[in-house]
This record gives sequence, C-alpha cells and structure tokens, in this order.
Amino acid sequence: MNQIVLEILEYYKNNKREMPWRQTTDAYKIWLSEVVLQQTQVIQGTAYYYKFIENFPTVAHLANANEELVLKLRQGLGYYSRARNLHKAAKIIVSDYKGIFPKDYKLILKLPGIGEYTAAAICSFAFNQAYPTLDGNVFRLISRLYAVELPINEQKNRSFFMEILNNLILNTNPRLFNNAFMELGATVCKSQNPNCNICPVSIQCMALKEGKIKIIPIKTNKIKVRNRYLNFLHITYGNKFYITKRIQKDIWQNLYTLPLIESTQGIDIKSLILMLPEVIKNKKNTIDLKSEIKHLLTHQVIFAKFWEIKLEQLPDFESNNLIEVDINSYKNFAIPKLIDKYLLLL
DNA sequence: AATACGGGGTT
DNA sequence: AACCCAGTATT
Repeated sequence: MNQIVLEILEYYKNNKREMPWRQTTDAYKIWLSEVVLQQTQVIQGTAYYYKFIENFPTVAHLANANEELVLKLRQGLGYYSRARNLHKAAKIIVSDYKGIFPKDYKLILKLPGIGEYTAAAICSFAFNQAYPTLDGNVFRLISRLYAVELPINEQKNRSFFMEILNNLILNTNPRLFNNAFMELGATVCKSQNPNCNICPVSIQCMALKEGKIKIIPIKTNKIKVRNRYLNFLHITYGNKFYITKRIQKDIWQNLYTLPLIESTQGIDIKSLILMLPEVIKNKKNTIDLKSEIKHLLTHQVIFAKFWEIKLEQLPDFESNNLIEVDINSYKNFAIPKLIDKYLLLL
C-alpha cells in the first residue's frame, strides 16, 4: 500500500470525528445522510439527518409519506429538489427493489438525486465496495498532494482524479479509505488556512513543496449573481393571512410563500398599488411596508419587501390558489427561510 | 460545457 | 466580497 495512504488512514484512526452515520452500514441511512450533506457542512446537516431517520425509519416509511412532509422536514436546508428526488427514489426502491436498497453502483446511480459521488458513498460506506468518493474535499486533497493544476470544476478533468484514486484505493478497506480522505480534506487540508503543520502527508505534498498551496486547487468558473426584487404580500383579514404554493420552475419549487409580485427594481408603495390584483385594490384596505430583508442565495441576491395589506372585507380568493392560514397553522407548510424570517417577526 | 439550485460559515 | 461546503439535474 502507498505510503501516503498509510499515513492518511493512520491519521484518521487517531483523529476522526464521531458522526451518527458512521455508526451504521444501513444503506438507507447512509443515503439519507449523504443527501442531507450534499453541498452542506456536517454541522449544518446533522440535525436534518436525525429528523429524517426519526420520521422515516425505513425506506418504506419515506416512500409512503406525503411529499409535503418530506419538504417540511428539509425546510431551511435549501436545495428542495433534493427532497423531491429523495421521495421519488424511495418509491422506486419500494416498487422496483422490494424495499431493499440496490447494491450495484450502476443501479444506485440511476436513482433520482444520486450522482457519482453519492453512489460511491453508498457503495463504500454501506457495502464496502471500492468506489472512491470524489467530493470537494478529496478534489482539494488530491490536487494539492500531487500539485495538479487542472481545474477541478471541469468535468473532463474528473477522470484524471478518479484514476489516481482508483489506484490508491486498491488493497485498502474502501469504507476506511473514503472516510479518511474526506476527513483529512475537511479538517486539515482545508480550503483556506490549511493546517499543513499537523498534516500527516505534508512531507509528500507537492503543492506545499512548490509553494502552491494557495493557488491549488484551481477553479475556473465564476458564478453569476443576479439581483431580484420580490414584493411579498402579507394579506391579513382578522387573524388570518394567505399563502400560496410555488409551482413554477424557480427557487423554492413546491414550497409555500406569501403571494408575491416581482419587480425589476425596488418599488415604493405607489408603484406597488398599481401592480396589485383587482381583488385587493379596495380603497378601504391599508397597506404598509413592514419589513425589508436582503436574502443571499448562491446565484441571486434577493431584495425582499414585505407589505402588510389589511383587508376590510373578504374578497373572493377562490381562483387565486390562496390558502388561508393563521400564525399557528402556517407552520404545517414548508416555507423558505426568507419567509420564515419575516413571519417569525410577527 | 455552463448554469441553476439554498443557506450557512469563514476569512 | 469571495469562497467553500460529504453535488445533482437541467439546459
């Protein structure tokens, strides 16, 4: 076995963090943990992992659940399509595999929401198969160890890293190997301020030797961020207010929000009144700007204004797909963090 | 190949 | 403000 691998495995044995999903080889639970942890730090995902295994102890429980509940349990974590894909995959596992998680990499990879990383994670952690988990941590670790200056975000370079890993993982315990490599990347070979002084393979690290720790890994793409101006209508009638399900292909698909008017810039109350639907353009209604919240997403900066509209009489909302709720009942619906922030102010 | 998809954390 | 996180699906 490669000396680098030996050192990393040894370091892991002595320094690993305890994590709940490391206590099990149940493919279903491994899968839940991986879906929760995609693009998410362990500290942020852990509570959601517990929520999912408690509400859905088996894949059949998940398959039989209402999608609304699956989304609700993911509320606040983001990437809500992952909850929908998780639910879809559970149904497939029950219908096509009799509720028994498939063991074959290619079959696992076909399931919605499972890509190359997650399929490898399930194969190795649950079944101890030799599929390297090439996540952000491992990309960074390998590129530094071997001073690889290929952009890690370009698909065509993936095979270069996989070839290295497929050789390193030979004759090791795959479960241990993947845990050890990801752990070292997450805790020592960090993106910023890596802890090279305590790194078990700093002597072998080419990037360190060549003074390239700060420039490796290389990433080429710059993400584009756009501004959006969202006007949320907090329409009240007595102690009731109204929410609506977002069905369009956009952020927060299938979650519930206050009814919303998007504008091309931030607008004042006069402009808002002009944009209001006829049913609430009653002069007896009072309208006030209650809150402004700037909400940051990866690709969007949302400038949200929350307008309270107090209705004097109950209009006919039948055709507007509005759902009447109160300060308690809205909590049964999955709502985005931004809306939750506002409603918690009430 | 490039972009969208949430939200939180660090520097 | 820039970058990253146990990435995947869509365009």
